[in-house]
Amino acid sequence: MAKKSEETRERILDTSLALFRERGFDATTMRDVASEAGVATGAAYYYFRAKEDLVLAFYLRTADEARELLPEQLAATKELRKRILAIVNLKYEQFAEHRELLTAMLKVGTDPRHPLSPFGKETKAIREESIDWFARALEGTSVPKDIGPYLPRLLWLWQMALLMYWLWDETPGQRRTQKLTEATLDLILQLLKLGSLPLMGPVRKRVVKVLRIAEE
Amino acid sequence: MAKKSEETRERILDTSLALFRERGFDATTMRDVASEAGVATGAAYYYFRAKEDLVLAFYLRTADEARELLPEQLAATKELRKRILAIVNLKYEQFAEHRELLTAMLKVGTDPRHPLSPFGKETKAIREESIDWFARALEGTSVPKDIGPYLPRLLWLWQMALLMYWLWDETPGQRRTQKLTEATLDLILQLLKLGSLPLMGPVRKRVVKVLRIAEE
DNA sequence: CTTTATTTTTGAACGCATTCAAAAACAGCT
DNA sequence: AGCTGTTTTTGAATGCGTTCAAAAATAAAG
Repeated sequence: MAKKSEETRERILDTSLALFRERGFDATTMRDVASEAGVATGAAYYYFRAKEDLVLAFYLRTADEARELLPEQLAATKELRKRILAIVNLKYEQFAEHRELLTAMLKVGTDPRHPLSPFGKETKAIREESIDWFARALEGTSVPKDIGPYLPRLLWLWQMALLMYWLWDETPGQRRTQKLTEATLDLILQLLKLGSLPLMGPVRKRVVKVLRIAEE
Repeated sequence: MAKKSEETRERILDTSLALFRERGFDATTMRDVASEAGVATGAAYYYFRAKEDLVLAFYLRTADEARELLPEQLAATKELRKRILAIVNLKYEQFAEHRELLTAMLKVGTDPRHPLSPFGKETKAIREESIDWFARALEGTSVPKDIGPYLPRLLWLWQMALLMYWLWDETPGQRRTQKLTEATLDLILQLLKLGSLPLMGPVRKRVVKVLRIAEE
């Protein structure tokens, strides 16, 4: 196991992440990465199709970490609010040292043609996994049946929006994002409760209509 | 008036937009633009700080056009739904021939450091103007007092999200986005109506709390 | 009309992501 | 060991956005 090839790949990735953290994503050149990793420039491109591929690799690593940490956290409480916050907060922590990488990701993310977009085909597996964490957080919670199936994906979208806000947030420790996260979450939870009231029937209908249309 | 300098600037911009439309934004090089406009490469950079500056210039032109067209459209009806649709649909039309430019804009838009971000400082004037169209559309409509002041900005945000969706939408004529636009708008309008009910007090409180936090 | 300052234009040069053809290392097979 | 195909590595070359120092055109002042 652990072929030499695989080791080289890891070395390049590790080196790049270290440099990104130290000097920033834009300020780090692929030449830097390669030479610091002790290979020729071309080698970096043998293992990673492009500079942004390194970002994707980083993103995949955060997913690994989530797979390790989240099950425990979700098991620790049945309270939906806490569970969801655990998921979102983990993302914040993971990106805290790599804000610029998130920029790069979102940049790519807006481009429908770019293979590495978090909304694109190539990242489908990891996206579905991320969405699935919200599904697990919801386990045991009763939600209106008609919107239930859409809820995990909606929460994922909500998380993306928050990440974008987080990126712009210059308050120390991104306090403001923290507040916004909790406030919007409280709102969501309240709406879920209210959504079960009979009065809300017509609203739910409209919501479901929107969701049907947007469904991929 | 109409100094030669200004003419050159216009010529470069026109040329670039023509090329962008024909060959696409990425496929068009600054050298292409310059030579097609009959100037040296450097000249393009004398008038536009960067390739994306051309996109900003295009965006400013759409704002000019809006200033010409929208007053009439808004005056034509008092119906809020129609007014808002007029604003949003105009944007779709304006970008229809330049989908890739929108990509470039949104790309830049996610980067807090980039001067040309539609959320950034440099574009504040035009952003506020865009927001103001929604404010005008709302004139004469009664909305809950506490969220009223936030509503134009919220609608602008809603429009940005729709534009992003529009960008990804491959259905002919972006039909799906059209449907989504109307369905979400109907939902918004219904929520506004319901929001005035006393029962909704607590919800409105929460919404306002969110808005206060997010306020720039 | 000179002289001097300012704006505009030029095209070569720079830095960086990315590509590519060729070499080197490796693996499997006889 | 020798042969053949595959994987990995190399570093020079390519293309493009952008910068820059110097020239040219223009405007202002005397």
